[in-house]
Amino acid sequence: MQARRLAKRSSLGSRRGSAALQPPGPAPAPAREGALPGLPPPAPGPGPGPAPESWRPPLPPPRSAGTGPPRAAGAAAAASSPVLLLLGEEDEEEEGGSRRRRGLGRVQAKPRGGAEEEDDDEEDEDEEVVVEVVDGDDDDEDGEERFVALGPGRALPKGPARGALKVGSVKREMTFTFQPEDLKRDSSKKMSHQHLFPLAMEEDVKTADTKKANRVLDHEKENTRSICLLEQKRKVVSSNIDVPPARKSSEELDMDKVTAAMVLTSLSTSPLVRSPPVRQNEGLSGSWKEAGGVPSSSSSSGYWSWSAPSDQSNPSTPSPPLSADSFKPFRSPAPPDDGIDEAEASNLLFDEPIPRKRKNSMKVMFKCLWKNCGKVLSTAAGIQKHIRTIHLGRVGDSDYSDGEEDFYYTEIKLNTDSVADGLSSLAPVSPSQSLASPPTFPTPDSSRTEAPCAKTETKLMTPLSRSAPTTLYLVHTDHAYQATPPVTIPGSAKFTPNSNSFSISWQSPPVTFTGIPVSPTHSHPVGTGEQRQHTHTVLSSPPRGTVSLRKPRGEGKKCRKVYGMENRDMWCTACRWKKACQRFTD
DNA sequence: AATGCCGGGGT
DNA sequence: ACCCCGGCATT
Repeated sequence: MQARRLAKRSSLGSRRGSAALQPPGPAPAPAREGALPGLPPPAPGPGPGPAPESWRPPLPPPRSAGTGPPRAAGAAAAASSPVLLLLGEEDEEEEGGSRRRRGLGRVQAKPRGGAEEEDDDEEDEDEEVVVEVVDGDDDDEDGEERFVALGPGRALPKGPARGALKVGSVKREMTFTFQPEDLKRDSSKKMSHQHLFPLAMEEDVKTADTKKANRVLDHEKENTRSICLLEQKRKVVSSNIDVPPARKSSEELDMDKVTAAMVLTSLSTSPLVRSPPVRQNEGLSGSWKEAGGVPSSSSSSGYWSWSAPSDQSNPSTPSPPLSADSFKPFRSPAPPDDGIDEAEASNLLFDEPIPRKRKNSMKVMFKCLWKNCGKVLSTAAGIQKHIRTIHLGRVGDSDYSDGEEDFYYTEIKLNTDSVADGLSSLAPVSPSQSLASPPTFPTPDSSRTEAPCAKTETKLMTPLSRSAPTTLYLVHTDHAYQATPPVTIPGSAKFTPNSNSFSISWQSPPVTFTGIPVSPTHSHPVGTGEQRQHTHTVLSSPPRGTVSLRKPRGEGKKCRKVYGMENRDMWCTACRWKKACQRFTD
């Protein structure tokens, strides 16, 4: 084919000048290289290493692409919850991740074969990674330090605090610094509540909601404060591997494993990989803030504090009064259990980039609000499962969920600057990055009730999810016009003002005719705004004549410019075909 | 005029 | 699906 084209072209010699000299024979490739002494060799073929390597380590952008919230309360969790456990390695992140994800679908399925990975073993021991969050102000330092100490070697290189959650399998009591008085206080508080709940329940189902609301309000301040403290001081006072075997159904076990796996996956995958999508998120960071506040909603009552494990397993405790009906409206968008799982799964599958949100240094955890149960899990699914099985006593039909669980847990955000900081030092910060960072402390409005929160999120979600980078890289590679190997663009770096865009720069824009608001990313300062607006338009009114929406001619260099007519061979296919350039998109 | 790209046509 | 090109819009 090459030959053919060449031949053809050579026949046009007059027009193309030198080309005519090329014998229509084979081996155009070598010839082409020779032709471009000045230009960087367009690494032919799907380049050996470069592809994977180039985009991976490059930008562990610290920044926060706060996509987090975008995902509904539930799903966001999985993706964002950075948290715990870290895998020793990231190698198989891709594969392992997908595997696990798949696993998610069939939670019931038997836990994977014995020696799959290292973390399996660990999970066996600490199936449930629990973090007890205590509302203590003064002890943070101490607590934190210990915390770190816990995760021997396995702790995240940076972000010791949060990362270290992976604490060994050891079961830990809250040996932290907080004073005994605190404990007493807490426990007494708890006791009172304990009595309070049943009573309330008996009172009247109808007033139940109101009651709950009130309670929520009552503790909101307190809770908010706590959260703030948590965020600002990064206070995870203690971690606790809580493994009361008795109360664990095998299902739950599996679930937790899966959950953990998911978290791990997202954790290990997120930071390094594919920066392009991240940036996209950043572009949306504006909305992030809004959404960001959401998850930390704290309808919780201040039942932080540790709890006697034995308590948790007591299904007999009446659930806080709430008729399923009352809140169903809120969660309309998501079908109960499966829905959430799906969401999570899809989140991982398609919104891969999102996990990177954690870079914004906020970690989302899910805290069980059940009285006396301060359980904190890293994923919504996990917490739901927990609530469902432990508190709602729905062991048998664990798959079924009327969404009630949603009301019994809340999201809390933990600040993970430490991680971010570490990362930030690694990569130069671009303006867009800095933009993303502010949302980091949306503290003030961080307290909301779940319901509104859910609504908000759905609203936000839709557009976001639509614009989600989802298929980005896929598109990139799949695109019909994109014939040239990714590597080609060493040149692109040359063209980008910002050195930190590396070869990636051209990659992200896969831009996609789909009308995705891509690439604030690029360093190509030009045109981006323009383009984005354009795309937005598309979003707002997808069904359109399409005619007038001609792509606003890219500003960047195109193959033609870069390589010149003489080297048309080096053009991207699209360019050759007079289509929108796929290589130097802007 | 040069470019970038869409729409459409040929194979 | 791949390839090419007329022709329009933009620079």
